[in-house]
Amino acid sequence: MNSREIRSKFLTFFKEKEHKIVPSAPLVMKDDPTLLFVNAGMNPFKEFFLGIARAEHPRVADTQKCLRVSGKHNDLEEVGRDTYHHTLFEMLGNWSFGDYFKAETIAWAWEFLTEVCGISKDQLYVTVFEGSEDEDKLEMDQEAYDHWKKILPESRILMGSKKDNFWEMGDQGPCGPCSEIHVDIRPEAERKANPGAELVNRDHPQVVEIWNLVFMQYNRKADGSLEPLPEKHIDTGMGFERLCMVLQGVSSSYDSDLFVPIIREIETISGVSYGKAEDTDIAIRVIADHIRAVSFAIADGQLPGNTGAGYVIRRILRRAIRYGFSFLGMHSPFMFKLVDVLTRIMGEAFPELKAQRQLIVNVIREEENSFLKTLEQGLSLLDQTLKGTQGKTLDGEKAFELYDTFGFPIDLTSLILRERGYSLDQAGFEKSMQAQKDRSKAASEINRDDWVQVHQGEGSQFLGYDTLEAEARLIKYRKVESAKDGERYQLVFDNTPFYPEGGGQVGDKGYLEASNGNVTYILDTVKENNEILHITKNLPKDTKAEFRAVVDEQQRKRTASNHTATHLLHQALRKVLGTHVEQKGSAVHSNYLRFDFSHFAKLSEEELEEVEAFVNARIAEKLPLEENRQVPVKEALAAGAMALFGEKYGDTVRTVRFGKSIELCGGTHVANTADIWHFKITSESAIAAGIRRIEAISSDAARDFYLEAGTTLEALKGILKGSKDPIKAVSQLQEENAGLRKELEQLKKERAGNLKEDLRSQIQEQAGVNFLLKKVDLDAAGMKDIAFQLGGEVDNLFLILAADQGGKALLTCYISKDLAADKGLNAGQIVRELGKHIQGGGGGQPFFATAGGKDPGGIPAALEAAKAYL
RNA sequence: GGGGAAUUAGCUCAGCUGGCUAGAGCGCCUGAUUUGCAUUCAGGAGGUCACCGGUUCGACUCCGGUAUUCUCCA
Repeated sequence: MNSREIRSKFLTFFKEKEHKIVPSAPLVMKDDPTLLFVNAGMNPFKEFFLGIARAEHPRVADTQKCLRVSGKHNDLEEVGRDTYHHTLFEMLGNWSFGDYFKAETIAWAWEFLTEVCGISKDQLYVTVFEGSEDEDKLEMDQEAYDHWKKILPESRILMGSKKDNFWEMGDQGPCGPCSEIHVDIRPEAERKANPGAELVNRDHPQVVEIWNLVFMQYNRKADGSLEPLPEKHIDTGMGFERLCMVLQGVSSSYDSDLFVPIIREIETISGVSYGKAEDTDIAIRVIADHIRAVSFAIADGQLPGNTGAGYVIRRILRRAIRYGFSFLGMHSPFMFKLVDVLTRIMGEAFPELKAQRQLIVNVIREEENSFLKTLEQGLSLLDQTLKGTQGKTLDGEKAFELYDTFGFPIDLTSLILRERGYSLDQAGFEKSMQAQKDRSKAASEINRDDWVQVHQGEGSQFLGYDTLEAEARLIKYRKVESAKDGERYQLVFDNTPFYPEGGGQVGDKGYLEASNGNVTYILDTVKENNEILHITKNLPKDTKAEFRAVVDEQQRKRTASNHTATHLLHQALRKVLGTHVEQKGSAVHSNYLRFDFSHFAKLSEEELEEVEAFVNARIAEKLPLEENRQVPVKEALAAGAMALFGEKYGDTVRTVRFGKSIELCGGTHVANTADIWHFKITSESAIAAGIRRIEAISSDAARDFYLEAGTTLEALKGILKGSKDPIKAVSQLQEENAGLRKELEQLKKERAGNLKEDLRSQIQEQAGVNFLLKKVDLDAAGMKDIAFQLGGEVDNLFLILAADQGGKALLTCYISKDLAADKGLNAGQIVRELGKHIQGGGGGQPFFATAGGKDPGGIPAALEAAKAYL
């Protein structure tokens, strides 16, 4: 069975059991600050399990793309070393939100594996939670055990510990026991000799867990205690890559049809065959795995970058390049060539790959180029460092510096060292690394106190589309502490007009007014798990009071204006440049907006003007806001709304329309485009291959921009004596200035030449020394110039020049090098001595030195004293 | 968010602990040579040493700030 069939059989199977089949949510979690990427099938449904939202359909099944780069079982550095770990994987899952429970889940899982997939029953083992003796005092999961007992012999039902068989999402929230299904795919002879039961959960590469069935039945409270959930849920996850491995009769997921075509392509490109040597095999697996992760991330809008999620993607890509570089001899970009074969394998199940193919290729190629450049630079730095190294061990700190500052991978460093007969001070490196980690940790440490419940009730009804003021009661609050901000409070209200940061738009600021008149300022508003958190510096004195929550109107107005302008900009770009333009990110602040989009070239002056004019024309049309807050995604798309990545199943969405611009958007907007007043692009730049960025301003900021420009122009005209064409006037001035400057330079040269001749004629000779002690009218640079010129023309020269420049005394001493050496003279020393007469000091080299002082009156004395050196 | 680093000629970079009147290679211009294929030689133009401020007799060099870029950690 090929992978495509397996995936579709799973979905069809659950469709027949009345499940709603939904598409995979995007890899990048837009609304969850606690997660960079979806790392488990249940992430997109978290709010249903937490009870914050209600699922539209109680039974759902899907395949969810997941990305794991860290965690107890999956360290990025380990992927590829073995034959079964992956960064990106698909999780097949079926879900029940308060609907069916253990009986159906167990029966269906068994039916699917044995009957649909045809896995032999005696290769399967299951585990059941054994209970716990700790403070939770949990009983064994007898219910699950009984269901399993009906379908397989008790000898194949194993007891699992709390660590393996009790699943928790975090410190708090829904949790429960789980049952895992393991499959033993060792050859029959081995299976007979050594029963698989003993190998379950022992990290054996061929006795593996393929399906985890989680029975959510408890809620872990803040104090650590457990209470039964009113509604029980099912959360299952089956590793798709492992399932393919099992059903295709191979012993590694890398040998399944999900990976083989990619590996073949790598062989073709590199000329290295898979299966020949351990080193190259690891490299090939790393590359095959990582190209998937990187491509999917880019398809979902996550570009490589140097912070957060973008940095994770960059690291994954660079790790693959590194392996290619070191073990397959790939010294020029190659990863981007794999995107085509990946799209062929998975493009059907994940159409975003097909849609974004060109962008993925461009971005990866560009990243490869820039990293190869970093490597080249690092190689020469390493060479240099080694030249300065005594002995045969490279200092750990130096290696860390190469890594930390110049991005040169440590494993490459140690590889090269080994080749050249050096060794690496690993301990020193680790120490520096730890210090760096500690620094970062200390800077970003956040302490969150427990939530304090104030009033009962549902939280976070958002009223901000309609009003900027509302009566609000505090539901709960907590204290958070960070090194950066110090103490802050997070407040959740029953109602709020405050818009939480999201969709690129910044959170609202404003204040709370208690009934007794006390005011508390709200510094920012954010969203977490669909709850709206208001951030304050202080807690209101009376938390139980009735509050009036008031949003800062001016800030909100400006932000709304920028947000609407962003939509119009998006529309304008598609109109002017073409429909390949897609939003890749946006930031809507109160004083400016930023919009990133896919486009292959720099925008010309004309295009920018056209875009600006288009937006301003929509503003002039006075288009009213037409919003619809409850539209099913499908309908919205059918109406032509621009779908961005980040939407997931189950949402009814809000559409925002101004004339022909329709977008899915949760942000706040102006009531009419006329409120924007004016739109002005301030910059256009590249941020990655195939991605451009436009920054712009609108409303008050645009007005200020023009006011300031006007003021500057008026001032300029004033200076230019009311010239009608200041541009011409200034360029004329510039030309004139350049001409004058040249002329002046010429004159200076002449004068210096004359002065030089004059001085030269005054040089006296005494005992073979040509000397001159003279006060001149030159600045320090001029004296230096003359001194060097004379020095070049006159042998055995001893020259001291003095000058009085604006009340400061300057001395310059030049002694021909031969003379200085013969007579043991030192200009630096002389000048220091003479400096005393002008109340100053100085120094320099033996043949040339300068001094400066406060007393020009001492110049004659200094010159007199200089005679002593002759 | 926190650290480290870089910014010098059109390009790639050197310039050690402050003082050698800012250099190299490539490219460009001029001339000669050659015109058997990345020729050779001679000469030349081109730099507010990112920007602002400070220390100093003197700053490309030291200190502080700003901007941009790179990089690591979270």
